[in-house]
Amino acid sequence: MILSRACTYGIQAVVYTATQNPNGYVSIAEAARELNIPFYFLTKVLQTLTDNKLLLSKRGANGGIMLAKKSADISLLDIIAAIDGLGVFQECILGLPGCGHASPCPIHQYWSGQREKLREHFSKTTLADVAQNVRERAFRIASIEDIKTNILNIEV
Amino acid sequence: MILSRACTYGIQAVVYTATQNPNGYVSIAEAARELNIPFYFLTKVLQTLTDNKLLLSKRGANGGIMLAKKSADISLLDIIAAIDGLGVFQECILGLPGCGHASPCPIHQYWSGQREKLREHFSKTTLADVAQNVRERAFRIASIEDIKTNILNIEV
DNA sequence: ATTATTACAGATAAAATACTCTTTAATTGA
DNA sequence: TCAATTAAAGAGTATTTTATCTGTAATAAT
Repeated sequence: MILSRACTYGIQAVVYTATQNPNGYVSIAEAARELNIPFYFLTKVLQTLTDNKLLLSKRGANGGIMLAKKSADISLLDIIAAIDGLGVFQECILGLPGCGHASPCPIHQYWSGQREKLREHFSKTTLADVAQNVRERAFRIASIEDIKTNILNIEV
Repeated sequence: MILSRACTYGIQAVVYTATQNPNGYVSIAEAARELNIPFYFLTKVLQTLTDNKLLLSKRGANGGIMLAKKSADISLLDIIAAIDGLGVFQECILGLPGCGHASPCPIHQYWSGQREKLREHFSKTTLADVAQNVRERAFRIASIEDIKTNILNIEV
Protein backbone atom coordinates (compact mmCIF):
# COMPACT_ATOMS: atom_id res chain seq x y z
CA MET A 1 0.00 0.00 0.00
CA ILE A 2 1.66 3.15 -1.17
CA LEU A 3 -0.57 5.63 0.63
CA SER A 4 -1.84 4.98 4.14
CA ARG A 5 -5.50 4.31 4.77
CA ALA A 6 -5.76 7.64 6.56
CA CYS A 7 -4.35 9.35 3.50
CA THR A 8 -6.72 7.74 1.01
CA TYR A 9 -9.63 8.57 3.30
CA GLY A 10 -8.43 12.16 3.46
CA ILE A 11 -8.15 12.46 -0.30
CA GLN A 12 -11.57 10.94 -0.81
CA ALA A 13 -13.12 13.35 1.66
CA VAL A 14 -11.58 16.51 0.24
CA VAL A 15 -12.45 15.44 -3.29
CA TYR A 16 -15.98 14.86 -2.07
CA THR A 17 -16.00 18.34 -0.61
CA ALA A 18 -14.58 19.89 -3.77
CA THR A 19 -17.22 18.09 -5.80
CA GLN A 20 -20.24 18.68 -3.59
CA ASN A 21 -19.65 22.11 -2.17
CA PRO A 22 -16.38 23.76 -3.17
CA ASN A 23 -17.29 27.03 -1.45
CA GLY A 24 -19.19 25.94 1.62
CA TYR A 25 -19.29 23.58 4.52
CA VAL A 26 -19.78 19.84 4.23
CA SER A 27 -20.42 17.81 7.36
CA ILE A 28 -17.88 15.13 8.16
CA ALA A 29 -20.70 12.75 9.06
CA GLU A 30 -22.18 13.13 5.58
CA ALA A 31 -18.85 12.55 3.86
CA ALA A 32 -18.16 9.51 6.04
CA ARG A 33 -21.58 8.09 5.27
CA GLU A 34 -21.42 8.65 1.51
CA LEU A 35 -17.85 7.39 1.19
CA ASN A 36 -18.30 4.56 3.67
CA ILE A 37 -15.40 5.70 5.82
CA PRO A 38 -15.44 5.12 9.61
CA PHE A 39 -16.75 8.42 10.95
CA TYR A 40 -14.59 8.73 14.06
CA PHE A 41 -11.50 7.94 12.09
CA LEU A 42 -12.32 10.46 9.40
CA THR A 43 -12.74 13.23 11.97
CA LYS A 44 -9.16 12.59 13.08
CA VAL A 45 -7.81 12.61 9.58
CA LEU A 46 -9.60 15.83 8.66
CA GLN A 47 -8.41 17.50 11.86
CA THR A 48 -4.91 17.00 10.53
CA LEU A 49 -5.86 18.78 7.32
CA THR A 50 -7.45 21.60 9.32
CA ASP A 51 -4.30 21.91 11.41
CA ASN A 52 -2.35 22.15 8.16
CA LYS A 53 -4.51 25.03 6.91
CA LEU A 54 -5.89 23.01 4.01
CA LEU A 55 -9.38 22.97 5.48
CA LEU A 56 -11.43 25.37 7.56
CA SER A 57 -13.90 23.99 10.03
CA LYS A 58 -16.93 25.27 11.82
CA ARG A 59 -18.58 23.64 14.84
CA GLY A 60 -22.25 23.56 15.59
CA ALA A 61 -25.39 23.14 13.52
CA ASN A 62 -24.73 23.38 9.79
CA GLY A 63 -21.06 23.32 10.52
CA GLY A 64 -18.50 21.08 8.91
CA ILE A 65 -15.36 21.40 6.88
CA MET A 66 -14.63 23.67 3.94
CA LEU A 67 -11.71 24.02 1.57
CA ALA A 68 -9.38 26.70 2.95
CA LYS A 69 -8.34 27.76 -0.56
CA LYS A 70 -9.71 27.62 -4.06
CA SER A 71 -9.88 24.02 -5.20
CA ALA A 72 -7.45 24.89 -8.00
CA ASP A 73 -4.92 25.89 -5.38
CA ILE A 74 -4.92 22.61 -3.44
CA SER A 75 -3.00 19.72 -4.94
CA LEU A 76 -3.24 16.07 -4.07
CA LEU A 77 0.36 16.35 -2.95
CA ASP A 78 -0.67 18.94 -0.37
CA ILE A 79 -3.03 16.39 1.14
CA ILE A 80 -0.49 13.59 1.02
CA ALA A 81 2.23 15.78 2.53
CA ALA A 82 -0.05 16.74 5.42
CA ILE A 83 -1.16 13.21 6.27
CA ASP A 84 1.61 10.79 5.25
CA GLY A 85 4.48 13.20 4.77
CA LEU A 86 6.72 13.19 1.73
CA GLY A 87 8.66 10.07 2.70
CA VAL A 88 7.40 7.95 -0.19
CA PHE A 89 8.87 10.43 -2.63
CA GLN A 90 12.25 10.47 -0.95
CA GLU A 91 12.91 7.01 0.43
CA CYS A 92 14.87 4.22 -1.21
CA ILE A 93 12.49 1.54 -2.39
CA LEU A 94 14.73 -1.05 -0.74
CA GLY A 95 14.71 0.90 2.48
CA LEU A 96 18.44 1.57 2.47
CA PRO A 97 19.36 4.65 4.48
CA GLY A 98 21.81 6.85 2.62
CA CYS A 99 20.73 5.62 -0.79
CA GLY A 100 21.28 8.39 -3.33
CA HIS A 101 23.20 9.47 -6.36
CA ALA A 102 26.56 9.18 -4.62
CA SER A 103 25.85 5.72 -3.31
CA PRO A 104 22.92 4.14 -5.11
CA CYS A 105 21.13 0.88 -4.46
CA PRO A 106 20.70 -1.34 -7.51
CA ILE A 107 17.28 0.11 -8.26
CA HIS A 108 18.03 3.69 -7.32
CA GLN A 109 18.32 5.19 -10.78
CA TYR A 110 15.06 3.74 -11.99
CA TRP A 111 13.04 4.36 -8.87
CA SER A 112 14.30 7.86 -8.13
CA GLY A 113 13.05 8.86 -11.58
CA GLN A 114 9.71 7.15 -11.19
CA ARG A 115 8.95 8.48 -7.74
CA GLU A 116 9.80 11.99 -8.91
CA LYS A 117 7.34 11.67 -11.79
CA LEU A 118 4.74 10.42 -9.38
CA ARG A 119 5.40 13.35 -7.06
CA GLU A 120 5.05 15.78 -9.95
CA HIS A 121 1.82 14.20 -11.01
CA PHE A 122 0.32 14.52 -7.55
CA SER A 123 1.73 18.01 -7.35
CA LYS A 124 0.09 19.28 -10.52
CA THR A 125 -3.21 17.50 -9.98
CA THR A 126 -5.48 19.86 -8.09
CA LEU A 127 -8.79 19.29 -6.39
CA ALA A 128 -10.37 21.36 -9.17
CA ASP A 129 -9.03 18.94 -11.78
CA VAL A 130 -10.23 15.92 -9.90
CA ALA A 131 -13.63 17.38 -9.06
CA GLN A 132 -14.17 18.29 -12.70
CA ASN A 133 -13.36 14.75 -13.75
CA VAL A 134 -15.65 13.34 -11.10
CA ARG A 135 -18.51 15.54 -12.28
CA GLU A 136 -18.07 15.37 -16.04
CA ARG A 137 -16.69 11.94 -16.59
CA ALA A 138 -18.28 9.89 -13.85
CA PHE A 139 -15.01 9.12 -12.14
CA ARG A 140 -15.55 7.62 -8.76
CA ILE A 141 -14.47 8.62 -5.31
CA ALA A 142 -16.49 5.89 -3.61
CA SER A 143 -16.42 2.15 -4.03
CA ILE A 144 -18.83 0.35 -6.34
CA GLU A 145 -20.58 -1.07 -3.29
CA ASP A 146 -21.04 2.38 -1.79
CA ILE A 147 -22.52 3.71 -5.00
CA LYS A 148 -25.00 0.85 -5.11
CA THR A 149 -25.92 1.34 -1.48
CA ASN A 150 -25.96 5.10 -1.21
CA ILE A 151 -26.86 6.32 -4.66
CA LEU A 152 -28.79 3.51 -6.27
CA ASN A 153 -30.24 2.18 -3.01
CA ILE A 154 -29.42 -1.41 -3.85
CA GLU A 155 -28.59 -3.74 -0.97
CA VAL A 156 -25.21 -5.38 -1.37
CA MET B 1 6.28 2.69 2.02
CA ILE B 2 5.66 0.78 -1.15
CA LEU B 3 7.33 -2.48 -0.16
CA SER B 4 7.03 -3.89 3.36
CA ARG B 5 10.04 -4.09 5.64
CA ALA B 6 9.95 -7.87 5.35
CA CYS B 7 10.06 -7.58 1.57
CA THR B 8 13.03 -5.21 1.45
CA TYR B 9 14.87 -7.47 3.88
CA GLY B 10 14.11 -10.43 1.65
CA ILE B 11 15.37 -8.69 -1.47
CA GLN B 12 18.53 -7.58 0.28
CA ALA B 13 19.23 -11.10 1.47
CA VAL B 14 18.72 -12.82 -1.87
CA VAL B 15 20.79 -10.19 -3.63
CA TYR B 16 23.48 -10.77 -1.03
CA THR B 17 23.30 -14.49 -1.75
CA ALA B 18 23.41 -13.96 -5.52
CA THR B 19 26.41 -11.71 -5.07
CA GLN B 20 28.35 -13.74 -2.54
CA ASN B 21 27.63 -17.31 -3.51
CA PRO B 22 25.22 -17.76 -6.42
CA ASN B 23 25.72 -21.54 -6.48
CA GLY B 24 26.12 -22.47 -2.84
CA TYR B 25 24.81 -21.99 0.66
CA VAL B 26 24.97 -18.75 2.59
CA SER B 27 24.10 -18.74 6.26
CA ILE B 28 21.19 -16.57 7.32
CA ALA B 29 23.14 -15.40 10.33
CA GLU B 30 25.91 -14.09 8.07
CA ALA B 31 23.49 -12.29 5.78
CA ALA B 32 21.68 -10.78 8.76
CA ARG B 33 24.95 -9.61 10.26
CA GLU B 34 26.35 -8.11 7.06
CA LEU B 35 23.09 -6.43 6.08
CA ASN B 36 22.21 -5.38 9.62
CA ILE B 37 18.85 -7.10 9.53
CA PRO B 38 17.33 -8.60 12.71
CA PHE B 39 18.34 -12.25 12.50
CA TYR B 40 15.18 -13.86 13.86
CA PHE B 41 13.05 -11.75 11.59
CA LEU B 42 15.14 -12.58 8.55
CA THR B 43 14.79 -16.30 9.18
CA LYS B 44 11.02 -15.89 9.01
CA VAL B 45 11.17 -13.92 5.79
CA LEU B 46 13.50 -16.38 4.10
CA GLN B 47 11.36 -19.31 5.19
CA THR B 48 8.63 -17.76 3.09
CA LEU B 49 10.95 -17.71 0.10
CA THR B 50 11.92 -21.32 0.74
CA ASP B 51 8.24 -22.29 0.94
CA ASN B 52 7.77 -20.56 -2.41
CA LYS B 53 10.55 -22.61 -4.05
CA LEU B 54 12.73 -19.57 -4.63
CA LEU B 55 15.33 -20.74 -2.14
CA LEU B 56 16.64 -24.10 -1.05
CA SER B 57 17.76 -24.55 2.52
CA LYS B 58 19.97 -26.95 4.38
CA ARG B 59 20.10 -27.34 8.13
CA GLY B 60 23.14 -28.14 10.18
CA ALA B 61 26.74 -27.10 10.05
CA ASN B 62 27.68 -25.25 6.86
CA GLY B 63 24.02 -25.13 5.99
CA GLY B 64 22.11 -22.07 4.97
CA ILE B 65 20.05 -20.87 2.06
CA MET B 66 20.81 -21.19 -1.65
CA LEU B 67 19.13 -19.88 -4.75
CA ALA B 68 16.76 -22.57 -6.02
CA LYS B 69 17.28 -21.49 -9.64
CA LYS B 70 19.90 -19.72 -11.67
CA SER B 71 20.14 -16.10 -10.58
CA ALA B 72 19.13 -15.07 -14.09
CA ASP B 73 15.87 -16.96 -13.63
CA ILE B 74 14.76 -15.23 -10.43
CA SER B 75 13.30 -11.76 -10.79
CA LEU B 76 12.76 -9.17 -8.11
CA LEU B 77 9.07 -9.52 -8.83
CA ASP B 78 9.27 -13.20 -7.82
CA ILE B 79 10.55 -12.13 -4.42
CA ILE B 80 7.99 -9.38 -4.03
CA ALA B 81 5.15 -11.69 -5.08
CA ALA B 82 6.19 -14.28 -2.51
CA ILE B 83 6.48 -11.88 0.40
CA ASP B 84 4.10 -8.97 -0.17
CA GLY B 85 1.93 -10.42 -2.91
CA LEU B 86 1.08 -8.56 -6.08
CA GLY B 87 -1.42 -6.22 -4.45
CA VAL B 88 0.62 -3.07 -5.03
CA PHE B 89 0.51 -3.70 -8.75
CA GLN B 90 -3.23 -4.24 -8.81
CA GLU B 91 -4.75 -2.01 -6.19
CA CYS B 92 -6.23 1.43 -6.71
CA ILE B 93 -3.91 4.02 -5.24
CA LEU B 94 -6.90 5.58 -3.50
CA GLY B 95 -7.89 2.23 -2.08
CA LEU B 96 -11.20 2.06 -3.91
CA PRO B 97 -12.41 -1.50 -4.37
CA GLY B 98 -13.69 -2.10 -7.88
CA CYS B 99 -11.55 0.63 -9.40
CA GLY B 100 -10.76 -0.29 -12.99
CA HIS B 101 -11.22 0.65 -16.61
CA ALA B 102 -14.99 0.32 -16.44
CA SER B 103 -15.25 2.46 -13.34
CA PRO B 104 -12.06 4.40 -12.74
CA CYS B 105 -11.09 6.61 -9.85
CA PRO B 106 -9.78 10.06 -10.83
CA ILE B 107 -6.19 8.86 -10.82
CA HIS B 108 -6.80 5.44 -12.28
CA GLN B 109 -5.55 6.05 -15.80
CA TYR B 110 -2.26 7.52 -14.68
CA TRP B 111 -1.55 5.13 -11.86
CA SER B 112 -2.58 1.94 -13.63
CA GLY B 113 0.00 2.80 -16.30
CA GLN B 114 2.71 3.63 -13.81
CA ARG B 115 2.24 0.61 -11.61
CA GLU B 116 2.31 -1.63 -14.69
CA LYS B 117 5.64 -0.11 -15.74
CA LEU B 118 6.95 -0.65 -12.25
CA ARG B 119 5.76 -4.25 -12.29
CA GLU B 120 7.47 -4.82 -15.63
CA HIS B 121 10.68 -3.33 -14.35
CA PHE B 122 10.72 -5.60 -11.32
CA SER B 123 9.74 -8.48 -13.56
CA LYS B 124 12.61 -8.07 -15.98
CA THR B 125 15.22 -7.27 -13.36
CA THR B 126 16.79 -10.54 -12.27
CA LEU B 127 19.09 -11.34 -9.41
CA ALA B 128 21.85 -11.84 -11.98
CA ASP B 129 21.38 -8.27 -13.21
CA VAL B 130 21.41 -6.85 -9.73
CA ALA B 131 24.35 -8.94 -8.56
CA GLN B 132 26.38 -7.87 -11.58
CA ASN B 133 25.65 -4.23 -10.82
CA VAL B 134 26.57 -4.72 -7.20
CA ARG B 135 29.88 -6.30 -8.14
CA GLU B 136 30.90 -4.15 -11.07
CA ARG B 137 29.46 -0.80 -10.22
CA ALA B 138 29.63 -0.67 -6.45
CA PHE B 139 25.90 -0.52 -6.02
CA ARG B 140 24.89 -1.08 -2.46
CA ILE B 141 22.68 -3.59 -0.79
CA ALA B 142 23.57 -2.46 2.71
CA SER B 143 23.28 0.94 4.34
CA ILE B 144 26.22 3.32 4.46
CA GLU B 145 26.51 2.70 8.18
CA ASP B 146 26.68 -1.06 7.65
CA ILE B 147 29.40 -0.70 5.05
CA LYS B 148 31.44 1.43 7.40
CA THR B 149 30.97 -0.99 10.27
CA ASN B 150 31.22 -4.32 8.49
CA ILE B 151 33.48 -3.67 5.54
CA LEU B 152 35.63 -0.73 6.52
CA ASN B 153 35.60 -1.52 10.25
CA ILE B 154 34.84 2.04 11.21
CA GLU B 155 32.79 2.62 14.34
CA VAL B 156 29.70 4.68 13.66
C1' DA C 1 27.76 -41.87 18.77
C1' DT C 2 28.36 -37.22 20.26
C1' DT C 3 28.56 -32.53 19.74
C1' DA C 4 28.17 -28.28 17.39
C1' DT C 5 25.78 -25.91 14.00
C1' DT C 6 22.04 -24.38 11.49
C1' DA C 7 17.20 -23.92 9.68
C1' DC C 8 12.25 -24.72 11.15
C1' DA C 9 8.09 -24.07 14.01
C1' DG C 10 5.44 -21.92 17.16
C1' DA C 11 4.72 -18.68 20.89
C1' DT C 12 5.33 -14.14 22.62
C1' DA C 13 6.30 -9.14 22.73
C1' DA C 14 6.66 -4.51 20.98
C1' DA C 15 5.50 -0.98 17.79
C1' DA C 16 2.83 1.04 14.33
C1' DT C 17 -1.49 1.64 12.21
C1' DA C 18 -6.36 1.64 12.18
C1' DC C 19 -10.40 2.36 14.57
C1' DT C 20 -13.77 3.70 18.60
C1' DC C 21 -15.59 6.13 22.42
C1' DT C 22 -16.37 9.94 25.70
C1' DT C 23 -16.23 14.50 26.94
C1' DT C 24 -15.84 19.33 25.80
C1' DA C 25 -16.47 23.52 23.20
C1' DA C 26 -18.46 26.20 19.66
C1' DT C 27 -22.39 27.47 16.90
C1' DT C 28 -27.04 27.67 15.29
C1' DG C 29 -31.86 28.05 15.60
C1' DA C 30 -36.04 27.86 18.16
C1' DT D 1 -31.92 31.27 27.08
C1' DC D 2 -32.11 26.52 25.86
C1' DA D 3 -31.69 22.54 23.12
C1' DA D 4 -29.74 20.41 19.26
C1' DT D 5 -25.87 19.95 16.32
C1' DT D 6 -21.28 19.48 15.04
C1' DA D 7 -16.05 19.59 15.28
C1' DA D 8 -12.03 19.22 18.70
C1' DA D 9 -9.43 16.85 22.06
C1' DG D 10 -7.94 13.11 24.41
C1' DA D 11 -8.18 8.44 25.94
C1' DG D 12 -8.90 3.81 24.87
C1' DT D 13 -9.20 -0.60 21.92
C1' DA D 14 -8.12 -3.64 17.97
C1' DT D 15 -5.44 -5.23 14.28
C1' DT D 16 -1.35 -5.69 11.63
C1' DT D 17 3.42 -5.56 11.16
C1' DT D 18 7.82 -6.03 13.01
C1' DA D 19 10.83 -8.19 16.13
C1' DT D 20 12.31 -11.66 19.71
C1' DC D 21 12.62 -15.96 22.11
C1' DT D 22 12.43 -21.01 23.04
C1' DG D 23 12.56 -25.39 21.70
C1' DT D 24 12.99 -28.96 17.89
C1' DA D 25 14.83 -31.31 13.85
C1' DA D 26 18.27 -31.99 10.50
C1' DT D 27 23.08 -32.10 9.10
C1' DA D 28 28.08 -32.23 9.38
C1' DA D 29 32.37 -32.89 11.62
C1' DT D 30 34.82 -35.10 15.18
